[in-house]
Amino acid sequence: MASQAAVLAAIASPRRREILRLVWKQELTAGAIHQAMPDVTFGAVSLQLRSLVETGLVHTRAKSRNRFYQARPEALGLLGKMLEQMWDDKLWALKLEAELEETRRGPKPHRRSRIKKG
Amino acid sequence: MASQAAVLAAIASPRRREILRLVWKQELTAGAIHQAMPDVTFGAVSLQLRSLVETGLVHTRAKSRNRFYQARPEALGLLGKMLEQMWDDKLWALKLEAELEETRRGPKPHRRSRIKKG
DNA sequence: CAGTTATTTTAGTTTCATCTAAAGTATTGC
DNA sequence: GCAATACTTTAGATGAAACTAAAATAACTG
Repeated sequence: MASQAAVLAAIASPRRREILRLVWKQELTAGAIHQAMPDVTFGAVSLQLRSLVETGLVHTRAKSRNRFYQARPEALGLLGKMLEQMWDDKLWALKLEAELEETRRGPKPHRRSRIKKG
Repeated sequence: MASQAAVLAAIASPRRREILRLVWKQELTAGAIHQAMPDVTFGAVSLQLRSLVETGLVHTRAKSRNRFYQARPEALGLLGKMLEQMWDDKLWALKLEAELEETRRGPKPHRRSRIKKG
């Protein structure tokens, strides 16, 4: 098993989180995973899969020409719960929307002065 | 509050984790934090502090010429618990040692063949 | 106000992760 | 064995994050 630090680094990447989400509840082939992320090449997906496997977050199994991948939620423990929330917590989605809305709505208050006094 | 993704990114960095550890239980000035990390410049530390404040993981307070920083563990929730473990779990320290030892001990087994069959 | 201390900010550089394109490997079907 | 499919690996390009050195700011001190 890879270090905790490596696990943190792994799930810090949005791309890898996306892959984890895809294979969280089901086994998918590398090809299927790639089809779900058409903005990158197959090679890129393959590299991310490799890194996920190396950190122990994903399991791989070869079957004929295909390679099947599936997440190992038990390797993530509490972090897994956190990711699940990130994925399907409607509340969170709403919060994010509000946040974006806020940043869209006009320029940030001008950052002129420092904190005034001690 | 910053997004979950931002929090993950923040704690994925060893440097920022180190800072968090330092200010986890006590308030420290920027200078004190820098002294504890002599391998980087003051400027570098200041930048990381800024990013930690912006993600909401650290609180800052000005007092005369100094700026005091302290972690906001409540902003991390479960992740905070995880970091605490990472810092003071003896078992974990041992695991890490073993890991390092292993990588020190000679070249990795040559990566020649693929997985044999499906 | 000039000088010192504490810290931040800027501008430029280095380092590192990720990506692409292309070549390589394994398995199947004719 | 040859072509096709499914995937991985390599080598090089690109961009973002982190760092450095130096300049800027702010608060206190005499």
